Amino acid sequence: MPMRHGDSPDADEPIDSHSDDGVPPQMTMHPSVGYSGMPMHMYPFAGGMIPTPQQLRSKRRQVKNACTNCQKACKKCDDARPCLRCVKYGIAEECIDSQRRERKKGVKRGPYKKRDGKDRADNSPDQESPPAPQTIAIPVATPSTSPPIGAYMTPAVGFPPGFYSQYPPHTGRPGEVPAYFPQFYIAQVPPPQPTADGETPAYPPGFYPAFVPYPQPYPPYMVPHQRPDGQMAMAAYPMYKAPSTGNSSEPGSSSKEQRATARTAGGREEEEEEEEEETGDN
DNA sequence: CTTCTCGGACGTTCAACCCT
DNA sequence: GGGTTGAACGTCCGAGAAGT
Repeated sequence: MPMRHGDSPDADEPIDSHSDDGVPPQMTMHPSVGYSGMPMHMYPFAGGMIPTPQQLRSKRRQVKNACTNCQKACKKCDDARPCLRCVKYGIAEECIDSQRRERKKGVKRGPYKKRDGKDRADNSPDQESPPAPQTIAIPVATPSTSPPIGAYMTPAVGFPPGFYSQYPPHTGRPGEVPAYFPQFYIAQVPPPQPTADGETPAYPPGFYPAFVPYPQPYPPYMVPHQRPDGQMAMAAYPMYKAPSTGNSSEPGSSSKEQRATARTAGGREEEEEEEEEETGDN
């Protein structure tokens, strides 16, 4: 069935997803950290790692199961329930996993193309295989205190100006190469330094005080954010407004959100019924 | 200018097929 | 039995249309 394109609310900015069923989080940005405007799977590249145009387009990552709203809108979902998008539109209560239909069985397949298995062994795999993510082999032992470098970790070769500036540069000791880990999980943020007048603690330039390592007891789209004045504010995802506590308005009470809710509330049920019918005859 | 719609590219899954 | 292949199915990017 070609997926019906739907009537869900929209207007999205890119959002991250921590999908992946136990797969170590790849180099995706946590939404609690400022979004750079790049797709979730793209990062600035460290110096010396300027990618070829081909490498620039890294793999798109998908959630395993989009919610029904995102699915109908053909928009990016995430693994959280409610997902960011539903939260944003105030339809969190309608954020449910879509049902995957069962795959057809007994589909006959033509003869396989000859897999030149042995021939392929002759070809230098470097030429055949797609360019691997550029990973620089570092001839320096990883410090024993560091987490093991997994396949998803790419050692960096120095930071170009403006990139990764919120993370401590390597110490510069002779022979030391900064190990690079998924930045949002293991970046070490130095403690705030008291200023000269001893008052407001100041973070080093570029450091963001809201860093919270996983796991954290907040929905993935919020992190506690300590403001310079010492108060805790919710560093919310840009479009998401935390429900105002004072007013009676619930999340999703904005006119736009209400519109969205109303729109999705109607029409969708009948669509779902249709879908169920379709799945039924498999 | 913002928001919505949706075509289609791209990613994921998994049964059929192939190889050892 | 285990690895490989490739089609089915799913996600969601991004351009253009529609709305405000």
